Amino acid sequence: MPELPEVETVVRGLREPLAGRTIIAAAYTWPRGLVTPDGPIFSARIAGQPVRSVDRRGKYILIRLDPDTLLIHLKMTGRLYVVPDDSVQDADRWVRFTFQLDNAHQLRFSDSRKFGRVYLVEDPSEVTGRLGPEPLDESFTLEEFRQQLVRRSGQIKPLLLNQAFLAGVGNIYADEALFASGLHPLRRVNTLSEDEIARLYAAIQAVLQDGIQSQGASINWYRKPDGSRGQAQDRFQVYGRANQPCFRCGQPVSKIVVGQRGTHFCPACQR
DNA sequence: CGGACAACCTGGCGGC
DNA sequence: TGCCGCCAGGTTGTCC
Repeated sequence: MPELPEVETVVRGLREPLAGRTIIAAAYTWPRGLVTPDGPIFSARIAGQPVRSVDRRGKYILIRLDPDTLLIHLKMTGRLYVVPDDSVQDADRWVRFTFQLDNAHQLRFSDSRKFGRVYLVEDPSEVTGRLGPEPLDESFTLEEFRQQLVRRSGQIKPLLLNQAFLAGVGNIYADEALFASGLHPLRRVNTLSEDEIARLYAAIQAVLQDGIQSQGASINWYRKPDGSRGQAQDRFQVYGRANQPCFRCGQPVSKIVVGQRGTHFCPACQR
C-alpha cells in the first residue's frame, strides 16, 4: 500500500493533530520493529520531545522532534494515526507502538504484518541517506533523470522500484507509470530513446501527483490518518486489472512476474 | 553491477 | 463452513 502518494497523504493528515504537541511517553509491543536506539534508551530519550514538523522522504515519515527525529516506515501494512487516549473505536488489534501526547491523545502505529520499522535518530540522513531523488521535487529535472538512467542497464521496472535510484515509487505506481508512458516493463533501460525517457519522466510525476490528488490507494490495508479510504485505486489503468480490457485499446491486461513482483501491463500499448 | 531468491510476518481470498 | 494454498503495495542480505 504505502508508496509515495499514500505516505504523503498520511503526512498531510498528521500535521494538524501533531502541531504543537509534545511526546510525553512511548510504549511498544513489537521490539523488532524498533531499529534504533535500543529499547530502554528509546522510551527514555523520546519522552519530553516536542513535535516541530512532519515531513516525508521517499516512503519514510519524518516526525521532527527536538532534538531527535522519529522516522517511521509503513512497509506493507502500516497505519499511523492520532486518537484520544481511550479510543478503541476501530478495535485495532495490530497497534505495535503508542506515543503518548500531551493533550490526552495518542499517536498509534499499527502494523498487522510487522514489517514496519521505527527509528529515533539525531540525524535523519542516517536512515534516508541512500535514497535517490524525490520525483516531485523541483530539483528532479528531466536532465538529471536522463543522466542517471543512461548510467544503468537492466530492466526498467525493477529500476523504478530501486529506492536508491528514485525514492518513493512502489509496485503500483511503477506499473501505472510504465503504462502511461507506453513502455513494456521488461524493456532494457539502455534501449530507451530520448523521447521515451521524456515520456517516462512525465508519466512518473503524473501518476504520483494523481495518486496524491486522490489521497492514496486503499486496495487493502492503507487508510488515511482519519481512518477513511483513499480513491486512487479507482483511477488505475492496469494495476489489479489482469485479464480485463485495456481502457485504451481493449486488449486484455497481462500480469507477469518481474523481479519477483506482480506486474500489470497492456501488451498492445506497451512496447 | 545485475539478477534470482530467501527472509521477515500476517491476513484475506479463491478454490475445493 | 472449514481448511489449504497462494498472494500481497517493501526492503535487505546472500549468492552466483
